[in-house]
Amino acid sequence: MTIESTPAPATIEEVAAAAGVSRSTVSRVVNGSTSVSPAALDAVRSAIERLNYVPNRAARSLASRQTHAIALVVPEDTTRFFGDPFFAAIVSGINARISRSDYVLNLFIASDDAGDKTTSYVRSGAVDGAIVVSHHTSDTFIERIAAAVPVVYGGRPVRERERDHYVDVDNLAGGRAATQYLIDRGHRRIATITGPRTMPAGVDRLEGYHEALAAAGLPEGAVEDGGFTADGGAAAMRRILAAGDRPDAIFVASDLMARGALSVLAAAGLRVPEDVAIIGFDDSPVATSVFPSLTTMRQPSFAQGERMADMLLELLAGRDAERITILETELVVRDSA
Amino acid sequence: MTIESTPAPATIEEVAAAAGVSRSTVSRVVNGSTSVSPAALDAVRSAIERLNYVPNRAARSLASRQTHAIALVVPEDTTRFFGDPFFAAIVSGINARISRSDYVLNLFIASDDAGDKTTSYVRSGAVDGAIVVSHHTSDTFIERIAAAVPVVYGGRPVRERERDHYVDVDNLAGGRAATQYLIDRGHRRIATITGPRTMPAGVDRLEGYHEALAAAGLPEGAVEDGGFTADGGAAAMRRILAAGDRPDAIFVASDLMARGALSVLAAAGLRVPEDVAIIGFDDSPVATSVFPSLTTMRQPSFAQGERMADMLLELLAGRDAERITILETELVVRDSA
DNA sequence: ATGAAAGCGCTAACAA
DNA sequence: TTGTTAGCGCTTTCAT
Repeated sequence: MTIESTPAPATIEEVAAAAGVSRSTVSRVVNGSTSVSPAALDAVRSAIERLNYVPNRAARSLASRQTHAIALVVPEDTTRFFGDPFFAAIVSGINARISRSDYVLNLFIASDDAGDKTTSYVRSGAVDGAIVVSHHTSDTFIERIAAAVPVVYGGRPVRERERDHYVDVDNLAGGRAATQYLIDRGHRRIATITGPRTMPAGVDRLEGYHEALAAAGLPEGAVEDGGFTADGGAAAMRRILAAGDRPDAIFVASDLMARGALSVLAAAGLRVPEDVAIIGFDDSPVATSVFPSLTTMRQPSFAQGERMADMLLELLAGRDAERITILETELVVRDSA
Repeated sequence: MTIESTPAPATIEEVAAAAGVSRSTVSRVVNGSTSVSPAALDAVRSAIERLNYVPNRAARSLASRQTHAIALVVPEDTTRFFGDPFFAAIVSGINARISRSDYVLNLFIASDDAGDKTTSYVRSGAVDGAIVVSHHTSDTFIERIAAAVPVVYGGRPVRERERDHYVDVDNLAGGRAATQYLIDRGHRRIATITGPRTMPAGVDRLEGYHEALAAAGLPEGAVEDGGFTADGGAAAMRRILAAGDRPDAIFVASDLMARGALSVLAAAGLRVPEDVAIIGFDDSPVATSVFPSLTTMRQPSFAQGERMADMLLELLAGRDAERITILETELVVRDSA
């Protein structure tokens, strides 16, 4: 069979006729204008009910130049998107906030199409604004999106401009605190497994590591990029072990990478934390699902998502919005360090 | 600051003027009509390039009564959506297929808003069709969606109708094969942890379990609902142990539930597979991330997603589409049974 | 191969 | 408070 034919949906014209009023009055009722008489209000409402009327979105947005839709742009592939609990948390936060509004969310897992479809979608006026969740130096299409609609970034933008809005976690302080904790526990040969240097979160956490070490007058340890994935973390761990001169502690810039590192350590017969102490970053569900459970820096990803949505909603309402929000991290001590 | 003002995007009218042709000709070029002279084609193309023109989606869809958008409806909460690798696989498949088309995907994690926003979005003509990924007896809003646009279901619909299109896995045969494997290995007291009975996948796998047992002349074992979550699986496992009369094998209808069951078994000091053999369902990444690794029924979720998207695209193209596709499962033997 | 003209269903001044 | 009147930017007959 082919497409089933459903009766054409009622139009505003039909509702107006049924209610014995003009299109404008129906429009007013639909859009919640106050200047409608109780009688008209009733008539229109019942006509809407009776005809099962739903305003046509295209027509509405063509006339009003608003779509009441927001693009959620994730410049990652689906594997990373679904594989990293960080996205689950932040998207849940965004979704929770948007659900309470009358906006809808259009998700773009955008690395798959190199961003082109996403860009023209946004530029075609299909959304009123965009939230960009994770982005890399190479994601230049983001700039064309930002030129078309208001954007709120998750994390400090790659090339920050004066008017960028974003919600970030204090990655610098987080990296510093994590490293400091290891120092305080008496460790002296401290390595780090970093996120990609093309991402601000990767850069900032590494910078925090450097600062803590410098402040304590300690030498820099091995620095390996784990790409924010479990496999990358495992590979980085292997490189560190292969280099000899084993560290006695490692600051791993995400829990997922820490999981990878942990498995390599276990395979190498090294005990955590006795031989090598590990501290992660995120406090995502993986932190408690590995053995030993991870000491880690908690970051409030759900709240970050909510705040991002909040910020964009403010912007779209034409209200002044705080341009930057920085959320704090918090040390969570468990068994790995 | 408030919304930044970007120059109003170029309209078809402006492109037409710049190219020295009529709106119609520009429209023809944009929509790939053949009846355009090479000269006009060139002029229009360069004007489009020059003016950075992107057609307005609302206007286009209002005039053409097509949106080139597809709703992906997931009647689950975000926790389950991100927590179950099954969704990762099926959504990846859908996304992969849609990416290759000129449609875009609008994701609705719909249990959060009770489906009302989703329903009116769909009924407002915002999408041409919908893919419904996981649905329960209680999700009645799906029917209103199906009344408005063509729908392809993932899994047999709750209330199947003559004209429903869907892509399912052969859950009946899968449940049967899993149970049969346990029987073949010499197990005689076989319990099962099921998915929700409100979901066809839950019902069908249980039915397969019953059939295999009956065919072998074996009595039915404990049957507990694990709700397709890890926690639910753990709770179900606890109930089975608490009931006494320990089974020697369990067919667990999803890998995630098996993970929960495994942790309870470990805590109870029971060895897998020596004391209790476990077979899962899915062959998702969790199957190899637990100890012992899971013997399980592999289901081709990515392919299922691709096929669903394919089917809907066929329908939207007005072509005849196969109404039902059933994909086979496959036994994967590892360490847990 | 091309253009003119008529809408698609709605919102938003403006008048009344 | 209500209705009238113009569009919003595009597609799509229908002529030519």
